[in-house]
Amino acid sequence: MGADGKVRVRFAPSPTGALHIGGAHTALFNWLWARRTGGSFILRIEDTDRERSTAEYERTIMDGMRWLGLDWDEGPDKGGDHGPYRQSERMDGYREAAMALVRSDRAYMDGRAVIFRVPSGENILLDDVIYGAINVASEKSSVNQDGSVKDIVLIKSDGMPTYNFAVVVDDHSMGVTCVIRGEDHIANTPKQILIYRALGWETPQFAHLPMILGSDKKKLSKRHGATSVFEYSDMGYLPDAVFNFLALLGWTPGGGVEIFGRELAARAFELSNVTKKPAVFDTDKLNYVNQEHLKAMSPAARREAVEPFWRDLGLRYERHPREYTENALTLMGGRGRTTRELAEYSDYFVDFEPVKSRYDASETDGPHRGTLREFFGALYDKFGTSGWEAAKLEEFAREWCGENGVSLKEIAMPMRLALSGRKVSPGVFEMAGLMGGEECRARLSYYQFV
RNA sequence: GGUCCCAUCGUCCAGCGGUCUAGGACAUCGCCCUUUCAAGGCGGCGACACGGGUUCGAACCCCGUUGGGACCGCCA
Repeated sequence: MGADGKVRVRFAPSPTGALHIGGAHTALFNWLWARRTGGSFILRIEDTDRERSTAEYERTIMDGMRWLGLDWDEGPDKGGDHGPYRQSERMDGYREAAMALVRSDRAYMDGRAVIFRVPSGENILLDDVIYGAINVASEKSSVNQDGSVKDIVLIKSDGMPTYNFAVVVDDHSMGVTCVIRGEDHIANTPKQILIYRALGWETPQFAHLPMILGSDKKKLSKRHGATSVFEYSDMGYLPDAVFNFLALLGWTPGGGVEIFGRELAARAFELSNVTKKPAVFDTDKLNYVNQEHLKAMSPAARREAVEPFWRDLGLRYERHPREYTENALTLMGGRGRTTRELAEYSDYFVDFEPVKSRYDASETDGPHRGTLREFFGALYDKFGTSGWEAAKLEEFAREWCGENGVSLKEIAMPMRLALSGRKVSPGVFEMAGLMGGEECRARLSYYQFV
């Protein structure tokens, strides 16, 4: 606990790449714990690698976090009582701590570098919130490939602190109470604990999160496709769905609940309930979660999510009243698992052009077209072009088919194709009702059905 | 090679010594619904890695084996 007893956690990415799935997962669990406990979530930028760190990546990471709805309480952009929040701006602290260690002979100078003496014969206990007790002999905490003890570099020759040193100094001075990070850091922790001890500082709690693996069970990387969370956005995944799916990797709110939002997660989250087993990133499940969120959205929110994809497809959705496109998407029901799919599958509601390029009505040449013309003729005789209602259209179609010995399917499928250019769509009378008699006539006459 | 971690259906989780002939979700297969496809409903297939202990009793505790993984940079 911090000075005031409040939990303080942090997400500390290095701005050497975009926010990827693994980082997002770590950030998410930190966020959950902070929100659950009413504590603070700190964003700290670990830019001590001057070669690879860029301001652009720093922005991208923050944008990624915002996209996921992970807001932070302290950070480089908004300040806080423990700033600055970029390691490159905290050099004095590292220098000071390093010199203290040199004075107490726990470290020594090597040129411009400062090196920590790794002690022997000490037991290091890492009492991890998730993994439990892990014991490591101090002389095994930092070794060369041949197993010999290797002293730990604190300050590099370029004057910058190393990761293992900077984390300790910052987590301590920022009052971090619990370090939540990926399991790949377990091996670093004993070294850090040694540094805490030498500095006479109390260690924070540690909670290591299971890794996220690709379908080949290897640590997730660019090889597995998407590297940035924005690629998921581009593919048509909703931020709420990615949040939900990521939260499910290593945790459940319990009670069999799998589809949930940030509020519920923040209320139910329990750090000690997080799984130890690495989790495979399963796209099928992500698709399902996304579909569920898509179904649960309000018509207006769904429309807004789909519009950019319609725009990408060159479809001029602005021509229609919002109510029309919203109703169209409502008719789409559970069709489409990503926003992108939903936009593609519903293109014909927006424009007739894609229909023309997909369907040529050649299979209705011959006697069947005569039947269709008779039906649509009767339909327009009865309804004209206004006041089209799905239920009435369907009732008429069923009656007409019964009287003329034609199966409904023989009418419905060509009609579906003429209106949508697809064999798959919502109910054809619902579509016709929404599009209206005028638009339907244009499409039907194009195929000479009317 | 060394250190450390992990081990329940293909995948994600539940199970935290008896209520487990192991539960849910995704995926998959079948049926129902039906103007198509989704959605929805119903059902099938499908796992405690193996071997020793401890215990009246083990998926749950201990040990070993096997199999995965992470780490061993003046990267973070």
